Order: sequence, then structure tokens, then C-alpha cells
Amino acid sequence: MAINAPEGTYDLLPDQKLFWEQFKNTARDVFGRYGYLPIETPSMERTDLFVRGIGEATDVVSKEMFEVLSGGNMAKVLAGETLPAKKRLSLRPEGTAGVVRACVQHDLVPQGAPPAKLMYAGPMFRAERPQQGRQREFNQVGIECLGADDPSIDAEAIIMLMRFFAEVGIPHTSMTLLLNSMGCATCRPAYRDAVRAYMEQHVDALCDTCRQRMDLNPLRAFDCKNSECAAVMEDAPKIGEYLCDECQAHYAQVRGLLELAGIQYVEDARLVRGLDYYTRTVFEVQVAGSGKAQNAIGGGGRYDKLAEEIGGRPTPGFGFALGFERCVHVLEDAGHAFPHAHACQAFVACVDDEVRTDAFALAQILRDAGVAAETDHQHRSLKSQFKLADKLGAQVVVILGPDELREGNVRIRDMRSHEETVVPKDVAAGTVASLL
RNA sequence: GUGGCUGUAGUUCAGUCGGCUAGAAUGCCAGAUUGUGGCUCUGGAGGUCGUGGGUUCAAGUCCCAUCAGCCACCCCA
Repeated sequence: MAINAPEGTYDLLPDQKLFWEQFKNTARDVFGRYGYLPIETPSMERTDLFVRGIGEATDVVSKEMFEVLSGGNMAKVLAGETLPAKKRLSLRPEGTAGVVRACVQHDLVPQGAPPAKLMYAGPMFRAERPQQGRQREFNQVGIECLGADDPSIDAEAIIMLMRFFAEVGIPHTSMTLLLNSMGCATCRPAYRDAVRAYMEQHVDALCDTCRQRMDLNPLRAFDCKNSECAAVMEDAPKIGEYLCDECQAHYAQVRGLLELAGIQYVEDARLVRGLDYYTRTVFEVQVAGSGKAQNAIGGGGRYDKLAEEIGGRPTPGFGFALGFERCVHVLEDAGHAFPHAHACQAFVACVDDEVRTDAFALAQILRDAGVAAETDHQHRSLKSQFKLADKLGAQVVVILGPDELREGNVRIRDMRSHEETVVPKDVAAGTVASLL
């Protein structure tokens, strides 16, 4: 039985890999114009970083993490031994915790410094049941900005994300920006209590999971897709009424700056991010239509307490992530023209087997001259070699035939214009290069 | 983690009530064109019917198990 890629993982084949590289380059270009610099952190971190940063009670941490064990430690765990915290590792389920950890570890936001603006792109891992728009290993691009609590950071990043989506070709008419404020350590507890109290009054109408949420994290009930729960939560207390003066002002400024930039948004009091670290601004970009189940292509928000949570000095932060695979899905539905990977500019064809070694040598000369060159390795007929050249996307075919070679010449065919010229073998590379 | 659907040439699929040598399109190879691609025509190769077991005179078809994929719940990007 042949072995396939593990459940929920997939191979980026050459065409897709090319697009992923282009996608990352576009992100680097767009985000770079806003001052964001690339960073790369490990694919795995200590498990307690995620537990403390993202929150022990979140689904992501409590049931979706891949924990990593080295060979020796595997045996210990199987024998019932408990590993020390530093030996417990997990594949990262998201990018923020690792980047913030790196900022703290390397003191990237010393006192008096400008905010650290960082971007990353790479695989994340979550042990979920795979489905449309949800893999166990998937690629995200994200940014984090640490060291500034001004609402202009929030607005700037959101504007930047919308610009990025536009640049990669996602139709802006299909996107909806949802916006909300979750309050801060001062005002959220009171709001949380109010929601819990409200839920207790309507406990009979709630589903089982929402009853559990009531105690653990009542705000998550706003995300419940159960229609009865949704109906109940419709009349639940709104965060807007509970925000403290500072949070009100912050949120108002974010909205004002977005409006100034002409960014359309929809306020959604039910938008509650599933990771515990969020404070104040939260947002999500949803797409209409296709694959309604996984319609969030990007999202993020402010996390002013996260750095402290993982042992750093108090450092405000803001960040977002976007899902590569989900963007690809949206682009496919929009009929986007994806690039094709071509590894051949010039094909060296040989008329018969006598000139094979000449073809082999000429291909090498072309490559040394900077031309992507290919030649036949399967003893195909000349006709078949032309078909192959066509398929490989070669713009030029160099034909080596006994007749021309006797005079020290080769024949060069431009595949688009169909024009052929006979030139001395020595200048073939230059002639080919001039035709590309 | 829970539920539903689907597995037949490289690919997308058809295959009736269980019945003769499992088909089509596309792709691939060759020829028409004895030294030249795309278009056309002709021919050819290509199948452990996901895997294992069962029922039957007979299984791609029915039953059981198993594996894989997809979709939904849940959750998130």
C-alpha cells in the first residue's frame, strides 16, 4: 500500500509552490511599505508558551495542539513519567505567541524605542478534523506590532491588510471587514459578568456547550451557530455599553481612521476572537459565497497584556494573520489566473542519436550563459522533442542536425514567430539569449 | 472529537435487475508529415474496480470490516 501525506496535510506542487512564493513576496512588498520586517521563529515552542499566551481554556490549546516528543522522552511519557516544562514542546498553532516571545527574549522593544514591526509567513499546525479551508498543517502570513498602544497602529494594520488582499487579487466587493472592541482589563470583567448573568437567566434556551461556556468564557457564546443560542445572545448585553472611557476613545479613533482611509467596515458586537490574549480592537475579514463554513480569510486584534503574560515587561501589541489556503480558495472561485512554473526557456533538440553528445554539451553552454535549457533524455523522435519543448514552455528550440553541424552551425527556431535561422554553433548561446 | 457522503485507466466520470472480453472523454505514445510544436485524422498502450473477507453458479454491482478522500458540526486564518 502506497503511503500518502498525513491526514490534513498536502503537498505544494511546483505551480502552487510558485504561487505561495509570489504570495509571500507580495506580503513582503506591501507590509514592507508600512515598515514591517520579516522574522522567522521556530515551528515548535515550549508548550507552556502557548498555554500561558493563548489561554489554557481555548479550543486551540486544550484540544488542537500537536505535542512534540523527542525519541527518549516519548518512552518516558509512555511509562507515565511527567516531563519538566522545558521538555514539553508543541508545534505552533498560530504565530503571535512565538513572535512576542522572540521580542521579549531579544528585547526588540527596549525603553524609548520605536515600535517593533514584524511579519512572518509559514506553516501552523492544529490537530483538527480536516475539511474545506482547514488543514492540519496550513500556511499563514501575519504581522505583529509591539510597543505602541495608539489606535493609529490598529487602523494602519487593518488598512494594510485590505491593501494586501486587493493586491493579490481578491475582489474587494466579496470581502466584509467586521470590527469590534473587546474592552480591556478594566472594563471587560464587568461585561463578562453581565453576559454570564444574562445567560444564567436564559440557561434553558442554551445548548450544552454554551452552558459550559457560561462559566469558562461566556463571550464565546456569541460565536455559537446554534440558532436558538444566537436568538438568545441577540438580546444579550452589548460590549459597547460597558467599555471604559479609554476603550471607547480608542475604538472611536480606530473607526475614524478607517473611515478617513475610505475603508468600509461593519460593526459586529458578536465578534469575539477565540484566543484569550485579545483586548480592545478585534477584527475579521470574511468572504461571501463560496465555502461558507470557513469564510474568515484574515483576522486579528490588539493584545496589550500578552507580553506580560509570558514574562516580559508590559508591552502593548497588535497583530493579524491571514490564511493562505483560504485565499487560494477564494481566488479559485473568482477565476483567478494562477501562474505556471516553467523550468525551460530553450530546448536543445537533436535530429538523430549521432548528435546527442553535442546536444548535451550545448545545453550545458546555454545554462552557463544563464538560460534555462533542457534537452531530450528519452531518445524521442524529433517531432516528439518539439512537442515536449512546446509543453515545457520553451520559447526557443535549438536544432542540432548532421547537415548544419558539418558546417559548424546550428539551427535556431523561435517557437512564437516560427522563424528559423542558421548560426555558427559558437554564437548559439548569444542568439538564443537575444530571442528570450 | 461527533456525524454524513464518496472510492472504477494518469485525470474527470459512465457501468441498468448481480450475467459474455469493464467503457467514454481527456491525457499519454506512434503514424499520416522518411529533419520541425499547437490544429485535424488514424491507430496503439494503459485497470490488484481503495484493501481484506463474506453471500452467490456468477460480484465493479449485494453484505461486513478496514483504509483513504471529501463535506458538515465544532473551532479558527
